Amino acid sequence: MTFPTDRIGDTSGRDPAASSGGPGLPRRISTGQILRAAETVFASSGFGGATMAAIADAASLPKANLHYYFGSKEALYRAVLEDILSTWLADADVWIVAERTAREGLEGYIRAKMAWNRSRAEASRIFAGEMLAGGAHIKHFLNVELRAHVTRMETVFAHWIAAGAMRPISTQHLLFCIWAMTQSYADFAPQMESVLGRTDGLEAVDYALGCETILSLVLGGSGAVAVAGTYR
Amino acid sequence: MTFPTDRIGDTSGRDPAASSGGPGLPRRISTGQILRAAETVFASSGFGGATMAAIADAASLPKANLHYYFGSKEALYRAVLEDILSTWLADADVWIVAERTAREGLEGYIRAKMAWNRSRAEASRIFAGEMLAGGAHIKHFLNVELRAHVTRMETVFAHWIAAGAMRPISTQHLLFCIWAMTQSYADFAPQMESVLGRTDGLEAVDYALGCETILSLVLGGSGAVAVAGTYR
DNA sequence: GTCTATAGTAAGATAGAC
DNA sequence: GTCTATCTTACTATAGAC
Repeated sequence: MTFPTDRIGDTSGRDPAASSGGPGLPRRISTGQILRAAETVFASSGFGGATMAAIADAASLPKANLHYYFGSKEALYRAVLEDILSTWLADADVWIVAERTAREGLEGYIRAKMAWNRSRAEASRIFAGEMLAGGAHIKHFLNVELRAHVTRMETVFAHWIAAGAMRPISTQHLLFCIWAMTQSYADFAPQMESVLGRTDGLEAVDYALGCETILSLVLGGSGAVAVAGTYR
Repeated sequence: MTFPTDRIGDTSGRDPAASSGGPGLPRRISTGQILRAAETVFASSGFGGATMAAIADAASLPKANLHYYFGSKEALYRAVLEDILSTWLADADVWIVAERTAREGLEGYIRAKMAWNRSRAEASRIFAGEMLAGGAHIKHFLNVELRAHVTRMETVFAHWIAAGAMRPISTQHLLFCIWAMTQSYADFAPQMESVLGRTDGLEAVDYALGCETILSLVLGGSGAVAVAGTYR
């Protein structure tokens, strides 16, 4: 993917701060501040609702600096998305691999996804918001990277199913379900807080119980673990 | 809940169109046009990204009419939300009732939720967007109506669990999972389209297979139906 | 009730001093 | 590289003719 942040290279040779702490240090500090602030503001207001002024305030920098580093609101948004997408696929490569058992792989993947959505709730919300808006900014990611990623995972699932470690269910839709359930603990937190009576955000026990519930459904429903007892 | 649309009553006696097809007919026609257009625009752009001009265009009406009927963008948004929330709770009262079996109730509820999310995908996206933004506009719905609704459903689940028709899992989190999975077929459609290689929207078979997958996980994972065969 | 024209304001973006 | 001041546009909202 190519993003406006690529123009970082354009300034070589005219960075006066390069002598005070390493090459492009102030730039890295400022862009980092801006990206973090932008993630917070885009997460709570959406792309349309966010303003450069609000992001500048959150970053404790003048508005002009945002344009200096990122060019436009649109470009800043793309840079934030880029940051998010680069970590979105990581967990699967660790857990959904043929060397693991179905149970171990699915459990590890779900726990990793839950942890990601909890620690990067704002990133999760930006990703969700982009999807709600049609995903136009991340079409390449969805059509190329994500699709290849899923194709690879499917071969592992096929292996597990052939080995009798999983029921023959649609592994594409299984993934959609896992993503939906884990993401909802970031994206739909207000709903959960109301239902659970939490006035100060979800608590550790909520994430834990949520994770166990998701594991019950996925592992039990996919046949990766036997459901204890007789129910009907 | 009280919303600006309540001022519909304020105009009694000064509606010149009352004589051409019933009381307030033009008003009902215009407000209906506006609400439908607003749902489309708010769904694809979010509250902040939507503009009154875009909604007016979609409704084929001048911008001023929107303000005449709804007062402000904020009030129009609340009216749209009100419209959505009034139908969100309906399915549970039909399906999650003690007179049904766990299997029948859960299956009917999930199928109904899938149908709602498919037929009212834009409404689903607005609801999701509102949640991403923190849910400030629907706090009363979440804290009062939804919470009471869940409390009632929990008594039915407790009944099913006591009867040995379901495993003793967290029924609150079970609901979160069901909502997350069914909603994602509206909210995350772009992601699914990319993975499934659909260039022209999700197809009927996708919703059907998604529904079966969710049913497998929920019914199998909750113990409401036995998982056929031996897997491990 | 409907619509055009416009007021008033807020937002994205830039110029230019330092 | 940083920041203040400002340009320009686009938006919400309203006034007032019809």
